[in-house]
Amino acid sequence: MGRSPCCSKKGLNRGVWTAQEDQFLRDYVNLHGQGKWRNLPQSAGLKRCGKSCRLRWLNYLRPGIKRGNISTDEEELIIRLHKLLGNRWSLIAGRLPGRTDNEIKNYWNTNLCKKVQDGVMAGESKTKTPSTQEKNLHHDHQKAKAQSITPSPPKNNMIYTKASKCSKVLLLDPVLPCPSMQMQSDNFITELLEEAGAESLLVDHDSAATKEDGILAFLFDDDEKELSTDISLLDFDIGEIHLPDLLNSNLWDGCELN
DNA sequence: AAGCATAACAACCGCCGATCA
DNA sequence: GTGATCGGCGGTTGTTATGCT
Repeated sequence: MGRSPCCSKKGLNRGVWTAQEDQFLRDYVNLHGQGKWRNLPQSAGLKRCGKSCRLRWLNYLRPGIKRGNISTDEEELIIRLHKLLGNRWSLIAGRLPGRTDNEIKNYWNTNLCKKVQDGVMAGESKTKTPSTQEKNLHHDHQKAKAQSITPSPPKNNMIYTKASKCSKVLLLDPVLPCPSMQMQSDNFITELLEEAGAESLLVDHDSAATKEDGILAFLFDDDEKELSTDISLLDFDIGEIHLPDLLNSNLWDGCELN
């Protein structure tokens, strides 16, 4: 029944990594690259589970990792992204260069969760706490996914998407004098795409939020649905978002965050 | 100074989707 | 088409650090 464990736990080290273990892992990955985590410990001479090696590398040893000192800008971004995405830590981390999902998750659980909850308590909201609400939404979404049906749109502004495949994003700009969704012509969309230098940007309607729901609409290269909304188009390199720009954008206007 | 409580963070666990044979 | 494997993710637990009495 069930899957076999990723490795035998017998004879393996557990707990905090030593400097020597870190060095072994670092040396091995630098030499052979990432991947094949299951076989890595044996090859690298580590008495660790492959998963443990992967986690250690991704969260601490990988080049470019930022540790600690989460700035107020980053904090604010985390809160806003959490409001938008829920507990999708990897997605949130993807928007904070150098930060890992584990660190953000921990930071949220120890600091921001309380902060946000206090804010909710202090405010006028009498609805369920975000965590419960988000949990339910996520659960519904997973359930819907399992049943291969399109989930009903979330009641709040959270957006569910497949981030791993997301390469572009649309920012729906309320300020833009765009025609209404009903009035749009295919030509308008085509012109926009051409102006942006895009050849075949396509939108995933399951993942896209409407202008009323929120601001974001994610684009997928391999999706074959046509585009049908009024937009301002931006390239959206997840790894290179400029934090202040993002914070200052009207991306958040649709959120209920104070 | 000792003991306890709490906070912070590192690591583990189990599930799931993607991929491959 | 199917089962096995791998990698990734989010939740949870364990450990260490810090503060308080």
